Amino acid sequence: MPETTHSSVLPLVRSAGIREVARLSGVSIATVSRVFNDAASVRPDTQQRVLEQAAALGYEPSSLGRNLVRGRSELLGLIVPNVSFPLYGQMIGGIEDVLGHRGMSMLLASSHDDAVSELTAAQKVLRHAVDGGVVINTQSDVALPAPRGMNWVHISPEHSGLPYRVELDNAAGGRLAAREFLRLGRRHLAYIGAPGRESSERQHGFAGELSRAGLDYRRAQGDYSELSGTQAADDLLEKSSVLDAVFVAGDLMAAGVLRALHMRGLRVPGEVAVIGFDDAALASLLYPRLTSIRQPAYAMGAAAAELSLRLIGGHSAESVVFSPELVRRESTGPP
Amino acid sequence: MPETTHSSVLPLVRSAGIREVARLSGVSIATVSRVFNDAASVRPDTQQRVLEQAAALGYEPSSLGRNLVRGRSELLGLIVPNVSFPLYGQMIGGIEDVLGHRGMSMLLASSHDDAVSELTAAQKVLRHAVDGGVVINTQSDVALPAPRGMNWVHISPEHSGLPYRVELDNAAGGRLAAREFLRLGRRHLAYIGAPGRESSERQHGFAGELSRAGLDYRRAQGDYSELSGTQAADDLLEKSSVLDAVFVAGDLMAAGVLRALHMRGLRVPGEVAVIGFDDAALASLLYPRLTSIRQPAYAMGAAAAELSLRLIGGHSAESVVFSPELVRRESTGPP
DNA sequence: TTGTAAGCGTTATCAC
DNA sequence: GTGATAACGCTTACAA
Repeated sequence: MPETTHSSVLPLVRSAGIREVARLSGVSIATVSRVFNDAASVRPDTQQRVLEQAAALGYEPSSLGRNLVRGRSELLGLIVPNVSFPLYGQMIGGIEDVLGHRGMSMLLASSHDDAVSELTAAQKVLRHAVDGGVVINTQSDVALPAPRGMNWVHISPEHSGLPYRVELDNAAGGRLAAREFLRLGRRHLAYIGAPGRESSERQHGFAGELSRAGLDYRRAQGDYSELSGTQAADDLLEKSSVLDAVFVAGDLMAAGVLRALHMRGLRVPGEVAVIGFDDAALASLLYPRLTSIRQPAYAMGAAAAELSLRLIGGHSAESVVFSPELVRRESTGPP
Repeated sequence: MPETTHSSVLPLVRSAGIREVARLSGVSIATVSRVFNDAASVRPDTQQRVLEQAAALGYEPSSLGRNLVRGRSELLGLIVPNVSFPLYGQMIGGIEDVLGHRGMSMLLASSHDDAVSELTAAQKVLRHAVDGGVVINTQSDVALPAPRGMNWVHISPEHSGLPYRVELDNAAGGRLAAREFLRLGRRHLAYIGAPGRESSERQHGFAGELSRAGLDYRRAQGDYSELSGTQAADDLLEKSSVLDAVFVAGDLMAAGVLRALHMRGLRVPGEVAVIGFDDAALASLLYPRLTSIRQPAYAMGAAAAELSLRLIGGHSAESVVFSPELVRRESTGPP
């Protein structure tokens, strides 16, 4: 029995197309198309016949053809620094849920916290003619390329020249932390920051609230890593004999701070209270459980998706600012 | 001055196409196409002229048109239970890096740990005519739909009827844990498991190695959550007066176990040694840092992508099994 | 080396 | 209510 020629090239098995369905159900391809789009304008029995044939052949309209003629892809490009960072995962979840309701899908690419690969990622998703795009924590200081009519929505701290943004009120987060420490009667405070605008805004809010209460605070700097948190805390503890509260710009660094305190035998929150930032899943797993400033990542992702959908629909859209929230846990209160 | 008519319908601004580039550089569209595909067959100066025009117009070949004629989409569908789970994030990272080198992109959809939404997710990515697909931890016990010539690759524990799999040797992980405890001279052991095949395989390996040493072990059951880890450990500690080592089926549960031990004033690893599973980022942040059985998530993702690419290329491909690795940290050894 | 022209799978605009 | 047919943006024989 004759074998199919086995070329070295991909066999390219195309599944049944609109033509075949049309031929087998004795109608024109236009009618088949109507059945799948504007069913109302087709006589019920014709419709039924077509639907049966389609089912028999396992036919589904190809979005390739459809999108080509419509000039849309029903795709949203998504650029994330790093997929394995849980906070970004939550944002992606929010985006996906919003898109799902409108039948759109997500094209994902990573920027690896680097401006060059961010650009590469953008070009990659652009090639697929995405209708819109969301970029989380952009690395580049110039606008990403975009064909006319397509827009990028940014989930990033404020950045000049980015028209559509979803961001967190970082200064408000700093104020929340300061107020909590004051409420607890702590007077010997410190802030452990990191490079970048987000950290400086958090610090700004923190400082503002403290100065209103006539208090100063000590400063140290890390890089958001656990180790840098430990080192920053050690620095602080060597220099200042009294310290009863530390506000840390990220939960991961806060984990390092807790470790440093533990190593020195300082009780948390008894002797030192600690507040982190982000409220990542990690926060509630540390010992003691970490009080943190919650960043509503899921909601921010959802808002970015809504914003993008409005733009795709040709509507106007405005940037949106989210407010953080204090989540009290053991590291500031009685366990 | 006349305003553009502002209809309620999407304006549909198409960006420059191959025709425009061809016209402006005084060649046929075929030549433009060749420049972007098979550059060698075009005279250098013609090529240069086209390239310049293309750059000026910001032209990039649309994959819609290209894929339509080629019958491929350069898209890989990816179905993940939950994007915010870091281990899955690592797998996605591995997949993306492999795809990136071959110019393919990832279409992401979530299954929310649920068979129905997994099917929905599959249909969603299938509509975009993906060339291949990867499913992480499938929920359904029937095969996902696939057009002829398209295949799903699974990153899942063994599951009957799934031809292309990437999986971890879970039993080997259990053996590693058992051997480590034996090496440390621990004799009063326990296993805290969870529902599902993965946990039972881990337990099987653990038990096998222990029985060779003539040892028995206690058992408790959780559900991979932190709280269930605490409860399981409490159960164990109430019933057995002596316990000097606990192997836990997941790092999150292990965090709960550490908490339970701490609450009872039991020193880790002094009185009780603990080994977790997965080696999630969390493991090295707990106090004490958790020894864990590492699951090479990134490599597993990369392998799944390679496998899928082979299938897309029409080649044969085989399932692959990865070996876990013991990562020693404070919870089993001296700090 | 380049151009012409036939498709790829659809939708949408006309007629009928 | 239905059928021709012209796009959509591109690749690829085949001719020149």
